[in-house]
Amino acid sequence: MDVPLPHLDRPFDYLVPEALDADARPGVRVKVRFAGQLVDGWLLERAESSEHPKLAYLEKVVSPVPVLSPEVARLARAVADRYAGSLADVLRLAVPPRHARAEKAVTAADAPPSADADADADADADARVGGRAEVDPRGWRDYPAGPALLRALTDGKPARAVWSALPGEDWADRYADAVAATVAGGRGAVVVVADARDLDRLDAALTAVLGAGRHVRLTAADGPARRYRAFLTARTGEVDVVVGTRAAMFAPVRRLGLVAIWDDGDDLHAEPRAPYPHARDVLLTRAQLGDVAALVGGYARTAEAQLLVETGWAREVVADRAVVRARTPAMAPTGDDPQLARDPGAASARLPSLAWTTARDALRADLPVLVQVPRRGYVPSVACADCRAPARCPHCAGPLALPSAQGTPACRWCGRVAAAYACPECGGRRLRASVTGARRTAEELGRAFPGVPVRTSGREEVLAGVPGGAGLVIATPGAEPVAEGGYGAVLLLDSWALLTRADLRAGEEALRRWMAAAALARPGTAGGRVVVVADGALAPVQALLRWDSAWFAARELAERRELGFPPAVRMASVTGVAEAVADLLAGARLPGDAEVLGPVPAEEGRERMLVRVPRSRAAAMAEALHAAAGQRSARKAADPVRLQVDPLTLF
DNA sequence: ATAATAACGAGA
DNA sequence: CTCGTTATTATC
Repeated sequence: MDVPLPHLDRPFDYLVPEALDADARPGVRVKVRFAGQLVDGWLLERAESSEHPKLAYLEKVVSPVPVLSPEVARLARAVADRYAGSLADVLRLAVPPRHARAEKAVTAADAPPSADADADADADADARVGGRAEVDPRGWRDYPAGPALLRALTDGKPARAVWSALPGEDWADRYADAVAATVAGGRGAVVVVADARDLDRLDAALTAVLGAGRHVRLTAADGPARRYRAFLTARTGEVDVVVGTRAAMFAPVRRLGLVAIWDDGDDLHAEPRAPYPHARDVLLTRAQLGDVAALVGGYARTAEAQLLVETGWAREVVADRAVVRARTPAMAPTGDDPQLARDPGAASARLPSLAWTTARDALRADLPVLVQVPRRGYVPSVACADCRAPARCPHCAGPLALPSAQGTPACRWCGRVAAAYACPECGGRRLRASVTGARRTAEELGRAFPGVPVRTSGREEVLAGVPGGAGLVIATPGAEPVAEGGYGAVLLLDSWALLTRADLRAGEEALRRWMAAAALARPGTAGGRVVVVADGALAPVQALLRWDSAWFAARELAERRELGFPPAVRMASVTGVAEAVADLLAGARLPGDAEVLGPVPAEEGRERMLVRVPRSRAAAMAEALHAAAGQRSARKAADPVRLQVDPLTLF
């Protein structure tokens, strides 16, 4: 039933009229009369009989195409359960809106979809056992576990890997290899990347490896018609490799053998519509449900990926230290002027001298220079004025913030006022607010090197690549173009703004962005250098210098265990007007060991409460919250409440 | 939204 | 106790 009300989140039985019998197959969209009105729905399954005494008839089959595959239906239910959401909400994300013209074009070209398409697929898979061509592992040879991973993919084994890419790695080529290995074993694949630029790169790599027409790209950015067309191409089994942005995470693929995600730390992987599923979790759920291999890769490793490794759910695929050292550009923090490094507002007119000389040398050697400048619009926070450690609530470890310039700091989670704050790191008692990041640095840089061409790549215009000669490239994180032959120098500026964001993931995010930029530099042996304008003693900086994000992720995960943050625990946020939030929580039969934190103010008159449980209680918490939301919607409670499980930002 | 159903209270 | 009215709840 395509209604978002949580208390109606269950199947309903209908009679199938004779005239619709042929079209009424599982997976088709239907219209039914429900509570007096016509509503959209999904035909989940056909049955001989029903418990229900008086059934109504199916009103209409919207289209005979069974767009919802059994595998995706099962997945959608699991995702709804995990995120305390409704099946209808997930299906809205999983199946793109119907586009009649696109449907006509695809089904006219094809044979009409057979009722047993999904059964056929299984038969096919059996027929292919034996006679598998081995795929050349190419660049995967740089990772000791790489060739075995590809072999497992070809053999149809549900291998699960967390991959840490080497600097300079052509990740798109490696993903294409993994897909090719899967295809060689007669299985299909779904690969999700964060944005259009990554997708273009992967698309090209796949075309090179598989040839044209073996895969399809699925992304909302291509428009409703192309998106639906691509979806149908996959659903009919015409192709069995789908690559795309998070819109593709639910793509129906016949004989699915591999799910993969690149750069799972990018926040674009988090779906902004209810129930707010994360592409990594959807894909991993899919792997879990279907005996499907999973590949989670990036230059940097997330705490979530680290958890997969530490629990033994996945194996890590990493290069030996010697290979890492040989591939890594020469890296240095600039400690030569700590005042400049710490205070970008004051430093915007000049560069720390090491950064300047490094850029100059690269330009003299006729090599391009990349300068990474953070985007504006971070959340201001409070840190110790002496040692710059972010200030956390002594009670619940939430972030402290200053309500006004002269006010007393208060916790943004539990609301407690931290009147006598003392820094746990250095004992300092003074606090300072973070300063704004300086975008002007970019423009002023151009003036520092007259006569050198300057290109910018950012939100407005993202460059895919730049030529190899001397030139300055100013880019915001995520928009760094690839340079032909690699950059001679990469400067990572304004790290202070990145590291002091009021965010649980500040350190992880800073490292992720630095590594993505540093990965574009030439190896140190070929003259590549990276300068990070930050204190070399900080953990994320250390991790960058050693190119060891596994170490940092392990540390990060340990810290989150200690503080009780995801992914070490599961959290849910409940947001709405105060009475509504209280009402929902009062009605929720939460597990006994659930902690309820808050309330803290949220946007415009609403407040937010957090519920925290051990991971073993995650399902019970989601169920309880969903049921409580159901009770509220059943009695038509007026004020809406937003439920989010493991929200990306906790404050 | 709307219809069934349970709950309630007044009048016989 | 019944009938009529009003909250409650399920909606195939």
